[in-house]
Amino acid sequence: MPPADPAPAKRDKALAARRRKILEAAVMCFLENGYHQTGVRDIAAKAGISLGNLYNHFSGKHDVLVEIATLELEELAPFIRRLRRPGPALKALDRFVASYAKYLSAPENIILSIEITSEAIRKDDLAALFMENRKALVDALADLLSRGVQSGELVLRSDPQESAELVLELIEGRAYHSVLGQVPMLRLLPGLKVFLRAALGVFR
Amino acid sequence: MPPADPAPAKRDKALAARRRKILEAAVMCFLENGYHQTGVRDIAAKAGISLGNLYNHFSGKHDVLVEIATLELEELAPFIRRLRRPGPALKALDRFVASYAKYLSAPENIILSIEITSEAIRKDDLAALFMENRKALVDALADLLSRGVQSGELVLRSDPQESAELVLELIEGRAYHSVLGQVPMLRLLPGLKVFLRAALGVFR
DNA sequence: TCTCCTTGAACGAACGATCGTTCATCGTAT
DNA sequence: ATACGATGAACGATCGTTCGTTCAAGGAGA
Repeated sequence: MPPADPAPAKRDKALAARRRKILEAAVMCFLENGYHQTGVRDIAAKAGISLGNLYNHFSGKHDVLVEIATLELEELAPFIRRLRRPGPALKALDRFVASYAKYLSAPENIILSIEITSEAIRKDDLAALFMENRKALVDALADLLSRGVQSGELVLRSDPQESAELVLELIEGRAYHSVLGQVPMLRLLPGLKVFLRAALGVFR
Repeated sequence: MPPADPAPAKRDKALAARRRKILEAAVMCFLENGYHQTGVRDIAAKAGISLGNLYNHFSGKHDVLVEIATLELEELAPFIRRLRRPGPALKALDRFVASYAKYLSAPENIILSIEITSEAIRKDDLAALFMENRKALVDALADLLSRGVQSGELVLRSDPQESAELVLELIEGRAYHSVLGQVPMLRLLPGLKVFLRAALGVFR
């Protein structure tokens, strides 16, 4: 028989809150100094807990990064949901580009994703996590593009899947450029939109 | 007054060769384990020299990475040269896309550039080096695009500089995808070309 | 109500390994 | 004898992780 009901529920909630606090601290550290330049002690200090206690909540430094990556990738869900909403494809596409670009205009998101990606090169579990979530986004966008083709709103010259990947890589490329080159993403958005419309045959 | 001529010349050559050997060893280490996971001892061991001797050739670990980045970025020079050669813009563009994509199809080049870029986020000298060399490439490509517009070979809907950046980011985005997703770059090239032609108004 | 006992979150000293860097020393050619 | 490239021991710092300990809170029995 499991232990009493009400108390554990409260406990779990407090525990989850503590985990979140640690993760937020870790994110701050990783942003400021990078994953490998951040020590476990730094995370614990920033979270205001002891070194040992951190290991009561996470199995290690790598685990912390994995959890962060999971949270980060979960933020893609709203975009996917909006992409899948019925309606005129072109309008939905425009909205997606604008909102995704806005999301990526926060340097934290870009830097964090660079940090995660570069770690994923040599850590298979991170790579799998990354690819899985990205595939969901690509699929949703590809479906939207297909709808746009069927309705005659746009003209693709290669298959939707590949086009979707290219569109995403374009937006992300601009975001990287925005961070590295210290250019505000807002200034890059108009040119990006025009380029995309041409690539997707919107002017046909 | 500088020291005697003939002997030092030979010496300098041998010295440069040794430097190169160390850099090559460092590249191998960085590729295999990443910059921060590579110790100075690993580099020295791989180069077959002693730990202390490494510091006779480089002022430190960071210096080694800077030199590697310099060498890596110098490999862009041939591309810039070919972009600047006179001739039909469209043909030159096609050739550039194919050759640059082929260059980036070597995973070493991609991984190394990720390693350098992610370090550049927090090291200003690396960032400056990176931006400077990339600007030269962007400028050359932008000029080529301008020529293409003037000759009526292609139709840009935003300014050449921005278009050039977008084109480069597209190619590089595909290359990243090729590495992370374990897809051979050759398979991505046709779709990329088609997408680019549409974006640059080649079919007009 | 008071006491005893269990529980587990929190702690931080300690571990062995490794980090980047320095430098006294040695062998070798001039 | 002199100059100098090469060496690796040594340094202090820091790494990620472990683990014995403390102690406040909650439940059971009086």
